[in-house]
This record gives sequence, structure tokens and C-alpha cells, in this order.
Amino acid sequence: MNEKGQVRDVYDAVADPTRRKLLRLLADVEELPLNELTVHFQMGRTAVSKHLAILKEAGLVTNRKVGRETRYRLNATPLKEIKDWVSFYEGFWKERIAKLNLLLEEKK
Amino acid sequence: MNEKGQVRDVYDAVADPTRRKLLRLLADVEELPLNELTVHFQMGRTAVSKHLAILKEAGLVTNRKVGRETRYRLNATPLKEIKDWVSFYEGFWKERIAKLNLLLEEKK
DNA sequence: TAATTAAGACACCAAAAGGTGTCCTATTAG
DNA sequence: CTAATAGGACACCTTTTGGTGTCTTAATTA
Repeated sequence: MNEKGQVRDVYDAVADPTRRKLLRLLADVEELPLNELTVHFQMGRTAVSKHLAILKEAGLVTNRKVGRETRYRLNATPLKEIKDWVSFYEGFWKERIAKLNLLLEEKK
Repeated sequence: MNEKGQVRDVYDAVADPTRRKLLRLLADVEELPLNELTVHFQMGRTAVSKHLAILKEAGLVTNRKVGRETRYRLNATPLKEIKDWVSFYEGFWKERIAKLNLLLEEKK
């Protein structure tokens, strides 16, 4: 457990393409049960469930039981950490593009 | 090798805290040789070298040989992909914060 | 009530990740 | 010329990751 109450690093949670796809699926609806999420993947239910557990550890999804199904819901808030981190580097690639444009100008 | 000419997924490259620290170190200077980078970590040179190789596979660093040392340089451009990805979710956490503020208003 | 369905809990497995230490070569300093 | 240094290339090891299948329980439907 880290200082943000997350068991899992959010960068780590988001590193896997399956998990990014899960977030994307949950972005389109209020909530979805495990079995409906599983439909979108080739892997079995157990694997998808594990990925969701990791996302939950990072605080990126919440879940609640409704009857016999467990419904998952997106919580994008922890992504703010990544946003802030990457913002620091934004200047670097813009600078790079500016330099490239300058070179193109000189060529002309 | 993916469609962007990267061998390694940029999300994956950035998931490791050691590699994020390497990027941060390289952000402060033009270029740094392996041994100077290694000083900032507890692990050995070989391990740091491996992390740099992964960053290079993702296109996040370049390197060149100068004499007997290999100097590394930051290339932040691939981070744009992450920036764009996370931007999509920005609305979600802002919406959430807005809702929380609304609840606080009602309490008053 | 009986059959079906959702999903948690495990045990298990192969491959990848993240380290280590050793050896070898190229470059530089004394 | 010799000694020291930078770092590439391996071999090796342990832990984690990402998947599988099976069993069990709880909820639903026929």
C-alpha cells in the first residue's frame, strides 16, 4: 500500500494493453459485469478477472455485486498522476518539433 | 517492431520507476554516459544498462559512443502517445470532481 | 425443485522481468 | 608499455506476470 492508498502503481496497471482496453470499454457505459467484459477478449474469464483486480488495486475501477454478477465501473481519477507526469516532458517534444521546423525552413 | 518503429510499447517502458527516474535524470542535461547514470541507483551497471536498452527500444532515449563511453540522450517524443491516450480520460475525472463539488454545495 | 449461470478461489505452468556476477574488448591515463 | 576504466555480452537466478483448468458457492430461471 503506497501513500495514495493504492496497492498498485497506476503506471504499472496501465502498461498492459488488455487493461487499457478494459478501461476503454468501461468508458462507454456506467457499469459492466465481468461476463460482458469477457466477451471482448479471447482469453478466459479468470484472466479478465485478474486484470480487473489489478485495475482495482490501482484504484482505476470499482466494483459492486448485483445479484449473482459483479459489475465494474471506471474511476479515471488516478490517471491524473500520469497526466501530470507526462506534462513535464511536453516541452521537450515540442521543442524538438520546433527545431525540426527550423531546419526545414533553412532548407528552403 | 510495431507500426511506429518501436520494438517496445512506450507504456511498458515507462511502467518501471527506475526507467522513469532515468528519463528524469536525462531531462536535466544534454547527455550522460552510463557510468554517471549508474551512480544514482543502488543496482549495478548491468541492470541500468538493461533499463536503458528498454528505453531505447521504446525510442525514449538515443545513445552514441564517445571514446570509451556511451552517452545517452532523452527523446521525449514517444511520450506524446501517452499524453494523447490519457487526455481522453481527462473529462472523466474532471466530471467526477465536479460532482463532488456539487455534493459539497448541497451539504451547505 | 432442478438445471443453469456468474464468478470467486485455487493450483498450476511457461515466459518475461529484474536483478546478479564474470569475462572480454576498447579506450584512456600514468 | 602498463594499469585502470567504460561498457558490451553472457550465463545464471528468483520473482512476477499472464494465462490455463477445476471446484465450489450463490443466484436465477425453467
